[in-house]
Amino acid sequence: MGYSFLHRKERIVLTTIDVINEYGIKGISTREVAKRQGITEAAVFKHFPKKVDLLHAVLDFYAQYDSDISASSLQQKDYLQAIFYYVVTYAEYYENYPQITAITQSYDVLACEDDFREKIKKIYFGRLTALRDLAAKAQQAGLLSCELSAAQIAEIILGFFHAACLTWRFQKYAYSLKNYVASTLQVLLNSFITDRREERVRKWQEF
Amino acid sequence: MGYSFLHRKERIVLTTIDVINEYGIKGISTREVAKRQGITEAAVFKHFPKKVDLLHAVLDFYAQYDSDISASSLQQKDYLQAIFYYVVTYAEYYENYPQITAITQSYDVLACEDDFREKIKKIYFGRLTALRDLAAKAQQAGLLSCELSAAQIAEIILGFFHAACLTWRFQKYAYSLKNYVASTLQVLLNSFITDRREERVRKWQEF
Amino acid sequence: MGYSFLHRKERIVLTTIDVINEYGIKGISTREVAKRQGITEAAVFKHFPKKVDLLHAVLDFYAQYDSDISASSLQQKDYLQAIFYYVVTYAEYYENYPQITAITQSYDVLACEDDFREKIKKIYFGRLTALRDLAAKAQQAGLLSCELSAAQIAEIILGFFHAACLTWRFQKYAYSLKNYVASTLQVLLNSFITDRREERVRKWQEF
Amino acid sequence: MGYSFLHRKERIVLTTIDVINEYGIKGISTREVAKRQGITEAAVFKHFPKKVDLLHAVLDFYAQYDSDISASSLQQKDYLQAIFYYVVTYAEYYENYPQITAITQSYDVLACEDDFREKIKKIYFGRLTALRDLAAKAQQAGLLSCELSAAQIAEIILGFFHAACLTWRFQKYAYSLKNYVASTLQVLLNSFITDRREERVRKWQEF
DNA sequence: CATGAATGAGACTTCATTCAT
DNA sequence: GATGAATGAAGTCTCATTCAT
Repeated sequence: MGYSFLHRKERIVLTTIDVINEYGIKGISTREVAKRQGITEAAVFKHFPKKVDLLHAVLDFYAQYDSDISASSLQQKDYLQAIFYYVVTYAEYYENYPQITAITQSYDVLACEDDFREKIKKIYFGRLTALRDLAAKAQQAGLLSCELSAAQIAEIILGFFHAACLTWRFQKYAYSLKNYVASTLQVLLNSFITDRREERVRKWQEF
Repeated sequence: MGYSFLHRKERIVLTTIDVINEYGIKGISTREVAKRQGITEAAVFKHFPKKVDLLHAVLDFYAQYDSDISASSLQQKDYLQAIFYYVVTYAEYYENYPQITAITQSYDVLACEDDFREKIKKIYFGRLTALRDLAAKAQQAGLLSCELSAAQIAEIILGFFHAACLTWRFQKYAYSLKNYVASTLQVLLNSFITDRREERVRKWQEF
Repeated sequence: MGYSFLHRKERIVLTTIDVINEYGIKGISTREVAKRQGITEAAVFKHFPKKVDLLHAVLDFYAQYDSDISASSLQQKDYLQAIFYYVVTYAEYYENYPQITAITQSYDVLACEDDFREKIKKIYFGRLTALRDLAAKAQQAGLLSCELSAAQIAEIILGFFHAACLTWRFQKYAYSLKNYVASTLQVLLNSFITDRREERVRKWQEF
Repeated sequence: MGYSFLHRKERIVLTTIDVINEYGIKGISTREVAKRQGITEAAVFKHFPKKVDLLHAVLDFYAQYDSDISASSLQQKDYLQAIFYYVVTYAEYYENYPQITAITQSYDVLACEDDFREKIKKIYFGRLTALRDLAAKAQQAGLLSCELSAAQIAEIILGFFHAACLTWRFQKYAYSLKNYVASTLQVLLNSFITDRREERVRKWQEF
């Protein structure tokens, strides 16, 4: 994991995520990051004058595709498919970069620090809202039952995804996160479908 | 929050949870705990010779009712009601002691440390398994659809609950966690019910 | 200069003054202070949680006798004698503790830091004002000419005293500061006397 | 304060003085100087291979007119006027370049460093000696009383001037340093005049 | 039980300086 | 002349922990 093909600044960010993954948020030290990069701490500080800046870069990196994924979702066949796409895209990304799920599990801990609270909340509620909007549109299109509010549906789905990531982490990435999330989500969404007859004919498109 | 009616040792544990709630796991310091208790750091070490011991006490405290709640669930009217009872009991407990939800959000961070990994996993998988067992029995009783495995149902429900806690935290406990979780869970479980006709007649019992 | 008869906290202050005297304000480091005291830096920080606190303690120590000296001056035979007493008392004190003159020469440098600006100005203007008040009273009593304002007289006297200290420092305390200041001040004050005839009969009292 | 009309090397010196004025001697850092000049730290080192060199340049700049002013003084009408001219010339210069008074207040701090001690002492005693020589000649010419030695007179005058600068700095240059120094000095010198009758007829020439 | 004084390790950060380009 | 990337030393400060009293 030298990430040697990248620029130092980006390499430092990735290394930091590795450290978070291994030692947790409280385990990040400029010393450790520097050591893993084979440079001095002072060199790290040339790129990120304060440790806080480094953490912000990590969070920006973490959320860098959020709006893209949100936008792409809308180009799916229908809003049900969009929800599916939205979640499974993250699952696929995380499967290829398991370390980053450490961030997903650290929202609250990060939010304890003034410096990150707003950014974390923005990411969390941003994703929740994106899902909620998709759910709301699916409801308007008569695809999803209205017994649960769109916000509740979003929270159930995102909550499940986070739990799935945590279980996956605890089990050392021993199976395919994407497959697990995709297959669970299909049935879950089917349970929320308005007309149970549609359920039987629906074709879930992998991508 | 002086917790003055308790013994020092227990007070220290509660104070530590307060600190975790405010500053996060990495914010716990013997100094801060001592300061809040109005004693010296050295005094804290009389009760907990190592910081690790204190953290273990916090985790034991956090999970102290787990088996009781699990047991009580089985005394509910049916297994569907048992699942409902299981989750809402935690919601009610947390609503009365919001700080403790900080622990719920720190599983992964805690699990990064060798000292706590096993205990954390035991708590997490313990709760997941308890829920899964209830779900399995509900399926065997024909109350829950078998489209999702019991483990998946458990993960969806626990995931939702954790997400609900996180949102609640971010929104500064502005509403009733218990009510929100209870009402969402009713509809969610209804969606998983085998026979839709039963859904209409089911009476959810608050407690 | 172990100052071993004093309490640690006070010893640290005195050691800090020694360091300022040798290396200048910018040369004070907690490391150096700790080393000279034969303790660890952490121990220094137990007594002074921030370096700034240590510096404040140094300034408080520096100015600790200011109001006493000011008060004692007023008990002299007359206001001319009071001015004389005021300045020579400092000269005597400094002669016995030459290191402390390093502070006198660092007003401006210290005042560059937000943390000390107000305290430094208070000390400087406090002494200037004390002298001015004495001069004003001497003028009212007809002892000093009014050609110069009391403020100007104060600035001339204090300026001379500071310059005398600086010269004395540069010359490695090779002579008696007190004697030099006292004898110069006598003639200087005589020059400001209203009636030149009085000059010849005035008896300056050493103390 | 871009000083853009000057050569880089000189600009760096002036910028350094600005920094000293704002942050004090210990606040000078190659980083800060470079930043203010809009160049990199490395670029500063092209001009001044060591920080010490930069400081020497600052001191040379500070004292650059010393011999000129000393020489010009001798061309005044008489030695009393020469003393007056000597001091007021500095006052005028400083009034037009207030930042430079920061150096005047940092003699002792600078002298703590081996690298500058000799240069600082040379400047300080150079000015003191220049004044003393003028005073001695004024005494020889019967213009100044001999009650104070020439050296004492010099120290009183220079001390007053330094104090005047410090007060002026503390009061944010709110008034004319030159006027204040000039008017005070006139009366002060009058006090030292041999024959009080001359005092009344003396005409002080501003320039 | 509790305190006060101390410690060693390590955290973040700044600084002067170097060097290849 | 200038830059960008790096460095080693030092500085302030925090932390868990110890121990005599």
